[in-house]
Amino acid sequence: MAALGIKDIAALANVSPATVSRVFSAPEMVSKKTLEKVQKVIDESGYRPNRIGASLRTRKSGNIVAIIPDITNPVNAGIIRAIEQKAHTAGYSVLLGDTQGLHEREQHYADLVTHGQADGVLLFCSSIPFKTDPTLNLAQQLPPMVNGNEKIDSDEVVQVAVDNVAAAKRAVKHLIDLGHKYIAAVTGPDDIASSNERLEGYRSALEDANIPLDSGLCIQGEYDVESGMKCAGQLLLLRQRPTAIFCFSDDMAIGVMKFVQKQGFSVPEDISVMGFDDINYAQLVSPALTTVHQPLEEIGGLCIELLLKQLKGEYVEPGRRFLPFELKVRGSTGPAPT
Amino acid sequence: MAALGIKDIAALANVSPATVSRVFSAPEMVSKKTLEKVQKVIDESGYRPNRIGASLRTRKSGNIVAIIPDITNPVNAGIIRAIEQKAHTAGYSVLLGDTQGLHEREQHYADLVTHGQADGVLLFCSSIPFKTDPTLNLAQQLPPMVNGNEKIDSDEVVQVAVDNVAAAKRAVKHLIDLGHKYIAAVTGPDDIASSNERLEGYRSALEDANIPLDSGLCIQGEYDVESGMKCAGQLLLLRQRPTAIFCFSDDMAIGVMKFVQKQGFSVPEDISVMGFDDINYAQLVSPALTTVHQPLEEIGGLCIELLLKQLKGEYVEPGRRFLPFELKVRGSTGPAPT
DNA sequence: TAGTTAAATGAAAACGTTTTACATGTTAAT
DNA sequence: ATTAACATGTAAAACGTTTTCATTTAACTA
Repeated sequence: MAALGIKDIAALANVSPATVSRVFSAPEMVSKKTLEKVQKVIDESGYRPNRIGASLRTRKSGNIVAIIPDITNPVNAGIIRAIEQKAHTAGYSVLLGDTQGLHEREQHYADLVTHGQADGVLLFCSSIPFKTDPTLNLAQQLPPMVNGNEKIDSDEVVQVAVDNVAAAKRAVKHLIDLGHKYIAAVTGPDDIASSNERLEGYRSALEDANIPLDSGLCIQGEYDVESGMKCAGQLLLLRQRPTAIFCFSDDMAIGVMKFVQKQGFSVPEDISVMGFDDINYAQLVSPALTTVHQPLEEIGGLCIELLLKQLKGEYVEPGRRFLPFELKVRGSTGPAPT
Repeated sequence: MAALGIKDIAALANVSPATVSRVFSAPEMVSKKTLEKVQKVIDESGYRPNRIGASLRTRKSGNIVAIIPDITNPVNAGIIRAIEQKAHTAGYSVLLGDTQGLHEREQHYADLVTHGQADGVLLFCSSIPFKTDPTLNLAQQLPPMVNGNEKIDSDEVVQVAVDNVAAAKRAVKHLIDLGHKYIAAVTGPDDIASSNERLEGYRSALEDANIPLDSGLCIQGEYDVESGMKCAGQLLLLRQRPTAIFCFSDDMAIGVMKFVQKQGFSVPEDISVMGFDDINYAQLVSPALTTVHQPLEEIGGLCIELLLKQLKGEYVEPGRRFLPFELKVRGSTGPAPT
């Protein structure tokens, strides 16, 4: 069953390939009569137009590639789902580029667009995986692209995220308001921009409250549950133990909560724990996790929207766009022990 | 900066396009001298071969499409990650088809292969989204495909999953061994094969123990946390309340646990709760969830392996392949109250 | 050296569409 | 009846590769 092509259909229907093509892409410019005739042949033959052929001609693949560190992370999964839905209704398919944090992989997936396999990039990491000529205008060297959830150090790329410094600041303020003075931070890897921004917010909140910054209270984690546990272990060893721990991800927060509870402390009576992200499971652990809500659906949605706009050829103002976060106060934070 | 093609490179290097092509795909059959010459031109010009052009000629897109109900479900996310990794090292990119359980979407994504945009399908749902002629041999009408984690009613398709009936049976036996007699089941949607298989395992375990089947104890959920809560609500209303609840997903189990706890029951003293899947968070709720472990990595890995084999043209024996499950006994199950 | 074989290269067709430029047929206006 | 204008349709080029087959070049053999 050698798949038949547009020419075969044309022959069967006694029209030219051009007409068949128009039946799909511009039916209004073919007469009703021939339209029906061709349609009938198409239906009867089960003809499936080959999109590769079309892509070659139109120079559009109909794909976009989403580059994310780890699909297993609920934050990313939520964003990806939103993207996928909207891309689908816009007629695009999404290629999943799970990098596991490897730059080499970022490169690889970015290459999909330079190789014509994708028309645009959704980038959820903090560096531009394209070789660019620094003497030239950056924006002109980039394909349609939007950076989500992270920060790229350039005001020429369009970016959407939550205001991490404001959000972290708000979170820490919550702890300060509860009377905490020894507030630890469990950060993410230091090559991740969002983590550094959250750290800045943490510092800023302490500064506003005239609480001296104690670098011993800042521990670097890996954003996952295990590293949360590990960091909690380190924090509990401190001579002056923190009364509150602000974690830069819910997973880490859940990890520290588990660990401190296992050590016999109670949350929040002895130690308050705060997360960041508001993944589904944040409400389901005990006690429910106080955290900063990120609007995943909106983030993903805006990213893809802005990308689609670019793909349509519309101009999209570069720069950052902030989406609103929300402090979710639940059971894992409480007044500082006296 | 009109992207330059293989002909331009050929011209620049004073060779034919064929030679340039060979530099990439069969460097061993071009002499060292010309190889270097061409390579130099390629490097200097920053030439990126257009994969669409190549695809058209070779009739291979280099993509595979993974059709899943919901990427937000940790089970699916885990599987997809495994797939993505192996696909990547094999030179394939994966198109993500998140269907939200909609058949129409399954169709759409399956169409990607009939349209040449993907070379094979990984199908994580329980019906074949291709129109097939029932009078003809099924296997010959299907593209390279493997069905994962579900069950399709045909012995002509290659399938990989956990033995759901055995697994569910094992789970219920655990509860029976603890002395439970009133064991409820919170199932998934009844058009999902895996759920029906688990139900069968549940029945079989009861039968073996001579416990009469009480259909009032079987409630249909939606696999997610909310539906778990809802079902728990119904179960607690029963005149003869169950002492154990077996949920067909961890999410639902977490939901019922939350709910029964909120109603003042304690788990497992009053009611034992059992899940299925063993997602990460199963260990992190309180009490930790007893559940059936599914080897996500292995499932995804085997799926993609079998698909790659087919794509290489090798024959793959159709039929089901079972991967081992494992009962994880944790804190949410205990002896039946006396 | 001439003859033979093997290795390296090139010319051109093919993959399946879209689209431009043009041709034909039809209608409306004079 | 003649022409202009328009509606439909067509032929053919183009998109960027790969690959078959023929040809040239290089490398041996006798």
